[in-house]
This record gives sequence, structure tokens and C-alpha cells, in this order.
Amino acid sequence: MTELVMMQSKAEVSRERGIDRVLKLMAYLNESGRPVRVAELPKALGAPRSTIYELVRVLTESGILELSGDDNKVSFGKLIYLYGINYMRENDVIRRGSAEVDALSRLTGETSELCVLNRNRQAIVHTHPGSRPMRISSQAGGQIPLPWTASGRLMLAHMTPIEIEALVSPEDLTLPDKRVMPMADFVADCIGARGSTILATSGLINSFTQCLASPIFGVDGRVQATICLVLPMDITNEQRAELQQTLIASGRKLSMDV
Amino acid sequence: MTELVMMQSKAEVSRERGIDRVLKLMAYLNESGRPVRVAELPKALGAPRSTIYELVRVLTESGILELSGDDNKVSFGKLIYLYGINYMRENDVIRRGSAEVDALSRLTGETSELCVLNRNRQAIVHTHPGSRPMRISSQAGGQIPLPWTASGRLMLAHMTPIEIEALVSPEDLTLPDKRVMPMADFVADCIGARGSTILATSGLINSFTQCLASPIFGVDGRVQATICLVLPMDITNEQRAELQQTLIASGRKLSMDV
DNA sequence: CGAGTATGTCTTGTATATCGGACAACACTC
DNA sequence: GAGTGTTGTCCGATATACAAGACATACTCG
Repeated sequence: MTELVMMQSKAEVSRERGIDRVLKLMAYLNESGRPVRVAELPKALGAPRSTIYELVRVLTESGILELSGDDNKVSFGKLIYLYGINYMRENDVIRRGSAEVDALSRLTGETSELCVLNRNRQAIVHTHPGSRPMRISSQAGGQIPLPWTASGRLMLAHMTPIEIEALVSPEDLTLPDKRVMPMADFVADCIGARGSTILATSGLINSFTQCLASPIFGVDGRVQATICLVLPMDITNEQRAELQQTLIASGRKLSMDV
Repeated sequence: MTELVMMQSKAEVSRERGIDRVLKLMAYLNESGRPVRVAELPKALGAPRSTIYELVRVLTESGILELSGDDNKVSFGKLIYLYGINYMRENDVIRRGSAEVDALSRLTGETSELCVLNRNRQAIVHTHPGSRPMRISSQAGGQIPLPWTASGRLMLAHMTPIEIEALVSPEDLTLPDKRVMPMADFVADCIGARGSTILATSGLINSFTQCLASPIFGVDGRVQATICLVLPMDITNEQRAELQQTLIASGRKLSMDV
């Protein structure tokens, strides 16, 4: 039934550009976060098999993708990593921020992350696991809905309610445990976060972690990225206060505004 | 005249796929190592202007490329960086190697680099500048001909002469100062490097630096990457010997073979 | 075994993405 | 102010990249 609906909704367009298929392919690969069988792609992308096999051939030959493992699995290739380095080189928030995440994590023993806004999602650019046995696994390169995190609120803090509502897609308001956050609440959170140097959310992603985030301001005074700590619920108020101060310092250090 | 020759050699093909144009575009952007004006691309890639403008539009809208600055310049975008992270996540030689480069550079005060083989070039995956005033700038993400470096020789060491000759393109045998290295000499160097844990070259890239490289072996026992130091010519033998030992240790630490 | 499903390759027709060129808006120089 | 070159947009024609489907192989399961 689901398939039928899908077919109907996009029945009018029969042919699609190779480039667009490639963009979707890479987005799917990124979402999956693991090597994907080539045979899986036509179904997942709603594309003809012949097209996908041809595109995968071209992309692997060029080094954008790599075939990995025994069965036909593709993942991102060396070339796309090299191209990505070019981006990092021009963006020193990412370079310096990644180093700061490592330092912060070593210093506090907690899981730490560097996040940036990517369209209507929060992208995790770099992460360093803490020394606790429990491991909260949000993997680098992954993207998560903005309403799930403190970082998301900070990164939208400079926007108007109209802009925020336009940006955030309704399905992203559904939390991992299926609770739905009212758009109005989220918008209010964002506006409330304006100017803050620290923001906490608890129990959004799951019931046993809280998220502590500090903004990194760009030269224009807007939040360019965030640095954050992923903490268990049961830390003492003193521990928490200390971590907050440390995190605020990291955020300020990385900021570009004077 | 050069242009005429080029026109003739590829005159038969009139139309080209968008995907191929995109691949060339990204390769050019990577080579340039800086934001490139859109207007420059049609000439540089031998492509029609209308096509390039359309492709750039699609790629920037998707986040693969970004428009930067006042005039119409493009560079790699956030999305390609995020995709690149996926590659790094699956390749811990790169992750651990980058960290080791930083450590090595802080320890020795010298410029250090992590290199991998990419097709018939050596790609610089990560670099950390030394504390010397002179700065040898090979930028991360850049690719240089294999015959120019010690790393290049190590990375081809497992190959047969036939394979090496097939891989290395003749124009790469020309050094930066226009001297041409005979293919036979380079092949001999590679074969000679087989099994070495350290290799040095001097005066290839320029007259005042030498290159010290140590192989990083993969599980298959082949050289998967190299870690290297870029040094001035005028260091003492004692300094050199000490740096060699340190570098060998780094290479061994990063290697996967038992 | 035979029927059914999944995977990868190859070929053929046509919908359309690419191309060429026209056009406008500049920014030069002489 | 005329002449020349550069940059970006738009549009119609057609070469061809994409889609569909046939074919081959390899499985699973009753």
C-alpha cells in the first residue's frame, strides 16, 4: 500500500537526471551510515536498476565511491574525503573546533561533539567518546533533527518564528520515542536561547541523557556551530556547574566575534 | 597552439554527460585549491557556459558546492565535507594517522604529513606545520606526483616494474624545477624501497628540503599510507638519526600487520 | 526437482539534458 | 561614444543518457 501511494505521488516524472540520482544516492549512503549493497539502491531510491548500476560504475571508477567487501557494497570513497578536506581548510571553525572537542573530552571524560547547521538538520562534524562505559553513539557525519537537541535551538536562535517554522520540517518534531513536540514550544525555545552562552535539554533523545551546548559565534555574531557535551542524567549539580563553565569557555574560545 | 592540439584531440565528442562534467569540475576545484570563479570554469573544463552555470546551480542548491565571496566564486560545500567524514569513519588509518601527525609535529617541531596513494598520485590527507619560520606549504587535500617524494616510492614498493610504469604518467616524472627523472631510476628506487621502514629523498621538490618517510602497513602487509617529515637540508646527522627513529616508531605504531 | 526471487549485464528506443547561440548588462580602452 | 571583451540568462534543437525489459546466473524453499 505504501508503495502504491509513492508510485502515485511521483508518477508524472518518468526520467530523471543522472546528477539528481547521484545526489540522492549520496544522501542515502550518508543516512545509512554504512556500506550499502548496490542491489538495495534501486528500490531505496526509486530508480531503475540499469541506471544505478551505470552510475555506481562511473562513480567508483572515479574514486567518489568505493566498492567494499565481498558482496557488492558501496560506500564513500577516498576522493570525496580529499575533496572534503578542501572545505575544512577554508573553515577553521571546523579545524579548531574538532581539536577543542578532543581536548574537552579528554579533560572532562565526557562525550563531546561539534555540530553545525546543515539545511534543516544538525550535522555532527566531529565527536569524541567519553570514558564512561555507556556510550551514546551519534556518529560523525550523521544528521539529526534540530528539535532533538540543545544545539538545534542555539543554531536557530537568531531567526524569527516565521523563519524557524519554514525551516523545520514537521516530521522532525517527532522525538525518537514518538512523542511530538509542538512547533510553538520549539520556536519559543529557540527565541529563548537567543544570546545564551549555554543551553541544556534533557530527555529529548532518550530518557537517560542530557545535552549541554554552547554556541560558537561567527564574525557576523550569529551562531555558526555549537560545541556540546552528552551527559548522563544522574550527575551532581556541582559536576554539572563545573562542566557548564568549561563548555562556555570552549565556546567562547572558538567564537570569532570580538 | 596548445589549444589547437587539444581541440583536435577531443573534437569527435560533442556532448558530455552532466556527471562527467561534475567530476571534472570537482577535480579542477581540488587542483586549484581555492575558490574558483564560475566564469572561469567553462574555459578551464572545455565545457559550454550554459551547462556549467546549470550544473553549478544544482550543486550549490544541494550543498555539494558553495558560492563564496562577492564575485561568483565556488568552492566545495559543507555537504561534501560531511560525506567525506563517512569515509574517514570507516578508515581508521586516517583517523589515527592524523592524530599521530599532530603529535609527531609537536614532538619534533618539524612539518609532518600523512599521505595515501590515490590513483597515480600521492594525496596529502593531513598536515601539521613545524615551528620553523620557513614554511613548506603542501596543503592538505592536494595531490602531487609520486616521483617527487619518498612516500611515493614506498607506496609503490610492492609493485612490479611493469605495474609501476603503467601507473605513473610520464609527465609526473618532471620535477618542479623541470628536471626529468628517468622512469628506470624511479622504478629502481621503488623496488629498492621494498621492505624499508624509512626512506629519504632530498632536493626533489626543491633545493632546500628533504623528505623523510615511513610506511604504514595494512593488514595485507602492503603500504597503505605513509607518515613523513619535511626537513630543511642543513640539519645535523645526529638530529637526523633521532628524527628517523621517531618516525619509524610512528609508522610502526600505525601499521596493522602483526 | 521446478517455481520463485534476487542479482548483475546488455541492448534498444525515446524523453530530455546538453549544447550552441542570441541577448542584455556591464566594464573596460582608445 | 564607439568598439571590444566578459559575465550571466534564456531558449529551441537534437544527440544521447536514461529507462525498460530481455537475458543469464545464482540462490532459496517446498
